Amino acid sequence: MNEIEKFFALKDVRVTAMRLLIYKFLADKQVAVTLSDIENAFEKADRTTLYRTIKTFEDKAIVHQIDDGTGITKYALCEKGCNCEIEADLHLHFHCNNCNETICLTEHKIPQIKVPNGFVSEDINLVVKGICDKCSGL
Amino acid sequence: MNEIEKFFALKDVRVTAMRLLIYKFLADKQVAVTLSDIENAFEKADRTTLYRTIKTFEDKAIVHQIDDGTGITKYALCEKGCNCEIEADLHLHFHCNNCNETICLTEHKIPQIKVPNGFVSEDINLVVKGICDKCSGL
DNA sequence: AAAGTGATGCAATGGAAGTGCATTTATAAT
DNA sequence: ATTATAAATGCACTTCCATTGCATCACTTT
Repeated sequence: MNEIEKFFALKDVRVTAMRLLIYKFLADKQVAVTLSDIENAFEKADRTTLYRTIKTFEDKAIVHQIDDGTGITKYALCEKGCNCEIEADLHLHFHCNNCNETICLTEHKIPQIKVPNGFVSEDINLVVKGICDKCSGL
Repeated sequence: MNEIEKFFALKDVRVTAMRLLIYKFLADKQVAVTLSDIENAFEKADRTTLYRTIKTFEDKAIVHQIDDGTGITKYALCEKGCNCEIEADLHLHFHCNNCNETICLTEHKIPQIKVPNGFVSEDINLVVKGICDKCSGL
């Protein structure tokens, strides 16, 4: 039983070949991916399986969903320091307008946001768009 | 030539009956609306016309697009104090998980966000989700 | 009035999300 | 080990929203 399998057990997720492959795929990527990205990487697998696998991962807090404003949902592994459930721990995401990639800036926490009286804040989504380090050449 | 027509002229947008109606519809609403909302309000009009009208408004900085994470694009009039082009002037949006409405909090500016070296910030999208004042009963 | 440009309507397409059902595979019980 | 049970997978659809091409209509300009 390797590391990933132990992790799955811990997260109460059954180990299957497909799930291991998808997990490894996500782990290799440094950026958030769309369902289509995964689909292209595993041509043999059915889209529904990939879809449901990601949903399972989401339910079990293995990946988190990112809405970067492109209209297409992206996913990324929850890493050390990413505790998705806790609001104070939400990190921000950066979307590059050039290469179209979305990156989790795990170290960058979202600042305290004040909302008007009567409003109750439960969740915050912050996406910064611009040019990423690879594209800016800085 | 009334106020709205003058405004259209200023924005370099031709005045048509449909555009006036859509503008008035948006002005009446205090919340961001989807294309379908507009469609339902104007059953007689074609969806494409509404779609293109909104696109025109967007191009001419009459409305701005909001991505509140519901997966459906919403639109709201750019009001006084909403200068969409200028980053420092970006306001935040509040999405109510109860009534599903999205509101522009025009007075609430987005705080300065620091990004890592090499990253260039061009645009920021900040959506706070929770319960709005009408639903919270506070 | 004629010509030209923009606005509108109709039809159709494409992409992504989501669901129902049958089948296979894995886990648990005997 | 064999059977019973439950979950995972694959296939076929469906739905919803966004978007485009093309023909037509309206308006502006000369």
